[in-house]
Amino acid sequence: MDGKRSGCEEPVVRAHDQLYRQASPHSAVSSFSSGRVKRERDLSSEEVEVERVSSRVSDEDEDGTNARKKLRLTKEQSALLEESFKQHSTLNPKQKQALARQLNLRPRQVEVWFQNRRARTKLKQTEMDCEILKKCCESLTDENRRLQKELQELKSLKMAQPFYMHMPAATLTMCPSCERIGGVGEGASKIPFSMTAKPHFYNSFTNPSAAC
DNA sequence: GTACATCGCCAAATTACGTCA
DNA sequence: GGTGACGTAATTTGGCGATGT
Repeated sequence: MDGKRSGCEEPVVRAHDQLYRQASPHSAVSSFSSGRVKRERDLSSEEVEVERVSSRVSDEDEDGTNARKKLRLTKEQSALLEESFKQHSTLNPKQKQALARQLNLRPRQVEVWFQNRRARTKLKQTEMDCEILKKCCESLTDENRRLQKELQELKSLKMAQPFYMHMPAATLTMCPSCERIGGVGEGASKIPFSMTAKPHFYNSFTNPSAAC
């Protein structure tokens, strides 16, 4: 906690005096920023009425204390909100009003639900993207390891068989299946693997298994 | 045309409550 | 029953475009 606000200290607002809730001691500075004031001012009389009649959102405890209570949406409410979210992830004022009336919630609650829902969706997407990137990274690491090994083999081959030095590099190629150098030996008597056709590059993102 | 104020909405960060293991 | 982790409702803050003056 940062001391800005605490559930015990901040009086829970009631529908009709929400207009002035920002005057709470812990948000006095920000409370008069244009954003917050206008936020409350924009409640139409109809909205305020909806808030008044909402049975699920009583801000006052049975014993009369003003502790902030957190609403738990019912399954039906959540389902309807989810359904609505599938159709459109943002709401225009009319949709918000209608949904709020239908769910017996305050329009503000519907709005908040959609905001949080969008945030959750984004978070989930980010996590998925992260996973994909991780896999790509692993794939590239493997590919890099393989290429390093291949390079090492080529180097040692070069040392062992100076004959290679007399061949233009472009005439050397690698068998895609066995990963061995072509261009010499019995199978390559006339036409070595055609390196000139095209370089041997594979995209490990789109086809990781294609890397020979 | 432009500078300014206000509004309305949103994203991001954070807080805090309810639930469950 | 107490506790920590987790999910999520609610709040705060700040940015931005639209609109009116």
